[in-house]
Amino acid sequence: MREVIESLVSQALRSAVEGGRLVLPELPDPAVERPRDPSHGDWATSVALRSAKAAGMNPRQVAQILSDEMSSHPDIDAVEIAGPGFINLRVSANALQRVLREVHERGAGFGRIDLGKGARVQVEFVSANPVGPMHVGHGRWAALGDSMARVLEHAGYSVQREFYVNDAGVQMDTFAKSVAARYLELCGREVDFGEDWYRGAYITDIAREIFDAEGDAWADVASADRESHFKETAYVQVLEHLKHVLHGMGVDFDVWFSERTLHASVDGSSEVEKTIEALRSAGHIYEKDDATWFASMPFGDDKDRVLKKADGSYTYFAADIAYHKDKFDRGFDRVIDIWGADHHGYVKRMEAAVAALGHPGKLDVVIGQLVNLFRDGEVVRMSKRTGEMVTFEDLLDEVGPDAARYFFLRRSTDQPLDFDIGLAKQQSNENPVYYVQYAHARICSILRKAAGADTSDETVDISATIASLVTDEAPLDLLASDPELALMRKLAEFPEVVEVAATQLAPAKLTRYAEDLAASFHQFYTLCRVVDPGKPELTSARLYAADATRIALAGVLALVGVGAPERM
RNA sequence: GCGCCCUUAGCUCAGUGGAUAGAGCGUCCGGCUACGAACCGGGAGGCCGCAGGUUCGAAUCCUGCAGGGCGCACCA
Repeated sequence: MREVIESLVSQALRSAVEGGRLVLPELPDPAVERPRDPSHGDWATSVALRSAKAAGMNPRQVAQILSDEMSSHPDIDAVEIAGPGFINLRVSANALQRVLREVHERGAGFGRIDLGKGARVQVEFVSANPVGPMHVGHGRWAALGDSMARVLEHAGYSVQREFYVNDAGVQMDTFAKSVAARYLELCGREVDFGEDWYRGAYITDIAREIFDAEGDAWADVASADRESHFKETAYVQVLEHLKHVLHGMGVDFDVWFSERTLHASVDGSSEVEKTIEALRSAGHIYEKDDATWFASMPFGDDKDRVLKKADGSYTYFAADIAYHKDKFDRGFDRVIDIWGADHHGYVKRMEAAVAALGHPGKLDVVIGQLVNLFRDGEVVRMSKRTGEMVTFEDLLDEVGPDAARYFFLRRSTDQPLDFDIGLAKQQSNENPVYYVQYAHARICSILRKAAGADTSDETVDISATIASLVTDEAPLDLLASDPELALMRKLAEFPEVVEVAATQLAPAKLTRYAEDLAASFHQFYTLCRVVDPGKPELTSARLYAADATRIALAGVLALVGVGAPERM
């Protein structure tokens, strides 16, 4: 619809200029927008205001000329000049009714657009260290990344979800030492527990599993052997656990990428080394103070960065550059990283590295702010030192995946989120996830009612009956009252919401739209009796509209990653 | 000290140059002998942190200031 309006405005501009009624150095952008106030119509353009100065007239005069030039269009009922010089356009009821047909025709594909034109995009998210449970922030980034992937797919991109496993480095060693120490305790040995080791109860749980399975066989071997064995068994356990928890909220990754593969030697050198050599031959590497440096400042970083330390080992950043090189080597047109807010200081150097690798502008780093946990208004205190914390798994168990995912997406990404466990569990009008799901269940109930089914009997399959009731033969021109038009207008917005959410990488737009659509339906329901035995034609048309709303609600909830229940 | 993010109704937040700044919650009033009241309608409630600037027009862009959060390693 936007295209129709834009071309209408553009044509009016062109014909006014060509006819000499408007003198402009160049044709301005049609600048079509949806007015905030519905009484201003469906679409508006401020082009008259923008070009008044260049035309040497006052804005309302320009608007008058343009509206005179606007040819009549079957989808436009009215063209009005308002305020300081806006041109407001009203879409015809007929055009809105056609949206209902489109929804039924496209089904779950309603709102699918071709913004991405099949471009390959990778979304990397969560990437929690495999040395312990995920915290609540990881849960938010999981919801965010997965939903972003879903939206991008709906917008015509080919999307891959990836989890970067930091399975190399000192934290893994610390992890192994911690588990080994707890294991030795279980074997009855005295141990010195390191100051900076992991103290969470889960460490002991993992040690106990090993102890139960293998007894004290590892108690008297060299500590290096013990730790290396424990590192492998324990980290695989944690990784499986992460997969399990994420799967439980509907998040499944296509690729689990191991950091170790970047350090492994292939044909005499590792990916990390090859990456540094690639940067070196491009002139971005120098040696200083026995270390190897990446000249990142020319690419906008605050200072140059060390890749290979004086002791011969590589920095985390070096591996991360090799990782991003690998991503682009795999042929992605675009790479999106979702990082926690505590890593935002890292963005500039990563962007610099990607540019130096020859892929400027192809990396988008989305910074996900943290989550503050509340329970019925009280802050939930957590301490990493004592290992006392509410993990993401705890949260999922308590509030369920639907409420968790929905709440995580209700705030914009760059905004810290206050998550109230009590509220998320509450099945009341304060809980927006139920508001939306209720609208869906309500529609299903209406359809069951219309089918004349015994609504208490859940075993009877009435989908065939419903299908016969919801028919393209329905006289949609009967749908012309305000709540009916408002509902159809809201349905028509769905493809635009997908476009904005995909363009801005902002899945939070989806929950807002879902609530708006649910509200439009509830208003329609309150004012328009759907099933009315005395008015079979009107009933038929309204069932068609209700079912279209059901399809769209299920569609937007699917992008959020939340279920659309038929009963609740 | 430097960098990034944030500051909008009592609370939690939408609003990335347009018209009288919106929503939910809370509060007050009203609506079920009709399809799900987990719903709907209405009222009250705002120097959009402060001060300048840019322009036809600024919550939105620029500069400065104040307040809050997070970062500033040859750590990961």
